[in-house]
Amino acid sequence: MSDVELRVDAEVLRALASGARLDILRWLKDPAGNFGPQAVGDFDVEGVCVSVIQDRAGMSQPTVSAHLKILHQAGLVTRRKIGPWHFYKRDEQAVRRFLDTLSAAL
Amino acid sequence: MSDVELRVDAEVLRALASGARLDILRWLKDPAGNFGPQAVGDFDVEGVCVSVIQDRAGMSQPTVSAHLKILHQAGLVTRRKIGPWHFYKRDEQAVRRFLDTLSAAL
DNA sequence: TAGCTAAATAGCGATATCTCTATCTAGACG
DNA sequence: CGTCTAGATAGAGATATCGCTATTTAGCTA
Repeated sequence: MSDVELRVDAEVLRALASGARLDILRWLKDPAGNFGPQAVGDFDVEGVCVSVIQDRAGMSQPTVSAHLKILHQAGLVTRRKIGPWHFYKRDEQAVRRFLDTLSAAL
Repeated sequence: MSDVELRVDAEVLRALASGARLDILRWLKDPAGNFGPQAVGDFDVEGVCVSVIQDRAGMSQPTVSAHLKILHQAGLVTRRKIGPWHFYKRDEQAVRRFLDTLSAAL
């Protein structure tokens, strides 16, 4: 385990050190089961748009947007812009990779 | 994965969301390889005492003590008091348990 | 173009975290 | 008992984080 990888992990760990972001990341694992219906876009194709996540989280739009930005910067979710909507989706491969490197590093 | 377990994990994640604590926890994986000689106590039996960790970390004694407290409260290290020395040791079982529940929860 | 909607950014106050110095507590020992 | 050492605790200053409201940006549509 190199120090470089560890530093990457440290950023991801900081991203996960928040109940709100932990919740969002878990909800994104099963969008259909965790979010209300989405007028535009398919949960499993495009992802979940911000306002839908906001409704579930019960936080202001800017706060949700900030959490999503942190999750995105940590590489845990992908972002896809379609028209005026921004769809966020778990990056399952990245999550798995993080868990694997953490298991090796810790 | 219950919410209770997730909350426990959240505390551990906060404990790990610090480069200094991540370093200390890694160093404790191989005390002989990462720390200078210890006058009193066996690394693999009693653990590593605070002043030895302090020398490696290059931080003040109270700061190191605070980090160790957080790691201990998160359940990642055990503490053993012998005379005037406090020995800290990785709780390998707890670390593994955390990684397993995180893998299941995330 | 004007107006509407979705989401990001700016900026702010409250709280938490990180590190330090100073002090306190506890044990060892003359 | 006084003194030394090991480490915890208290308290302060600097920075980071969290949540908010207000505003800006970008896309859509009449």
